[in-house]
Amino acid sequence: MITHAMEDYLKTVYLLQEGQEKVSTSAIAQQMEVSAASVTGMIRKLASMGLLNYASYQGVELTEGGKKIAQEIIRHHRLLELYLVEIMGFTWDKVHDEADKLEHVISEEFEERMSEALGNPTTDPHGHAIPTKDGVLQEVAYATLTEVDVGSSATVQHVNDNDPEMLRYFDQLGLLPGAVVQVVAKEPFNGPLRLKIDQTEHFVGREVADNVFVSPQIT
Amino acid sequence: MITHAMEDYLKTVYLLQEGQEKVSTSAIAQQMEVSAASVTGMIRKLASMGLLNYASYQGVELTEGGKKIAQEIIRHHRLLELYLVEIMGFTWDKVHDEADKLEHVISEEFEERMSEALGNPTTDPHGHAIPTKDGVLQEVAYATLTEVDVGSSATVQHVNDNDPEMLRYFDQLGLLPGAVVQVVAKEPFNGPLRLKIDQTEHFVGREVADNVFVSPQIT
DNA sequence: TTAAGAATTTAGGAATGCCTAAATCTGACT
DNA sequence: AGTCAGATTTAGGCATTCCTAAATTCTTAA
Repeated sequence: MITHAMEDYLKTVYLLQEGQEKVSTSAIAQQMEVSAASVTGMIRKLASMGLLNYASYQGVELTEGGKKIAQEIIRHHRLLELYLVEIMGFTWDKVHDEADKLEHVISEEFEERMSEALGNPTTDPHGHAIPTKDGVLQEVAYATLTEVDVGSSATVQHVNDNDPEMLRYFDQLGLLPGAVVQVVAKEPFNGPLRLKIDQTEHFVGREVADNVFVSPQIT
Repeated sequence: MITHAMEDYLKTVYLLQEGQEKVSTSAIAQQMEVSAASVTGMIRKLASMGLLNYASYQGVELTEGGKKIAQEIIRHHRLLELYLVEIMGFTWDKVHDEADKLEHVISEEFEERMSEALGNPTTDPHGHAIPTKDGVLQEVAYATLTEVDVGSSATVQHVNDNDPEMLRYFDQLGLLPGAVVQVVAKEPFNGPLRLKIDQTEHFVGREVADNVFVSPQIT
């Protein structure tokens, strides 16, 4: 039987695994705000269920079965976020926490009806791809805004959705998926970035810029 | 901290308490499909939290605090049922189970947005009153269809929503909240009732009729 | 190459919420 | 009052999921 906690672990491993091969115990612990010891315990259980491969001290990798469950949960999460914004009128800073609770609880039918109501969408309000019902999710590893060269422009692809306050700030700046940003300057010593968004200039700290993922703007 | 299990107990006690003063351990156990021993354990915890009054062997009664929580959960449940039917297009036989899971998980904001989207409704798809946000729920104790005198007509007020199959049968018969039914005859030895619903006659077993609650039709 | 320091695992424990089996209480009938 | 059935509670256990503290393993840099 798969519990909510197990689903959360699988989801976290899946999202951390993007790009990398193996995921460490401590990375999971940090992400989930749980002790490393708890992670070890849960990982051994998931491994014994065949949902991930695991060798002591060498990190973790989802099996096909584990991936499938993780994708299902992520699909729930992202459809929920979009549904809450588009159909129920939530502001986008509030939907992450609500979706985190609901994602474990909704039925397949609920999932399908949401998807239909939204016209089978492919991205959530923060720009993340929504996995298809059975299919795979190929998330591209975009650069962060911090990594963009001074003088270049870039298109926002997605933003991290964990911090409601930061999301409200993004909204205020117009730093939304699809927006075009020019990096005018980067102040030294991890100083702020000078950005031009929609004709207006803003000074934005690195911590914020690290949470914005972009693709190079074709000029 | 109030857990989902506690919420379920409070809800059950509240619904069983209707009409009666005290609710017995075994009634709760039967309703929740849990052992009586488990009920005792949980009840003692809830009593120690001040959510219900309880004296050994003498049954249970919700305090004001306990009632408030129960009403909140019931409001969630019934709003969810209606939302699932009216806005998401679920059939009414499927909404009970879905609502049972979601009711513990949705936020206040979710509750409010559902209520608004539905125009602040007062009854759910099965005819049960929806408690108001802070206010009280005064559920009337209606008679069952079995108790209606032969020859009389009655209006369906609500139906029990626990059994999806029975709900599909109600639907097929047209035995929906608001429908007018005439009891043409009752066969002896707990035999079927002969009903006239919307011009058509049907023979319906007692078990079914016991789950339909009606008010006398004013002729 | 070895020893500090970081990462990880093991050990032991707590809370929740369920169970079965055994003990106890209540109420009704003689 | 005594007894018996049924209801209820107590006792002892199990699974889940988390924790802290201690032990172990790995990595890296002198």
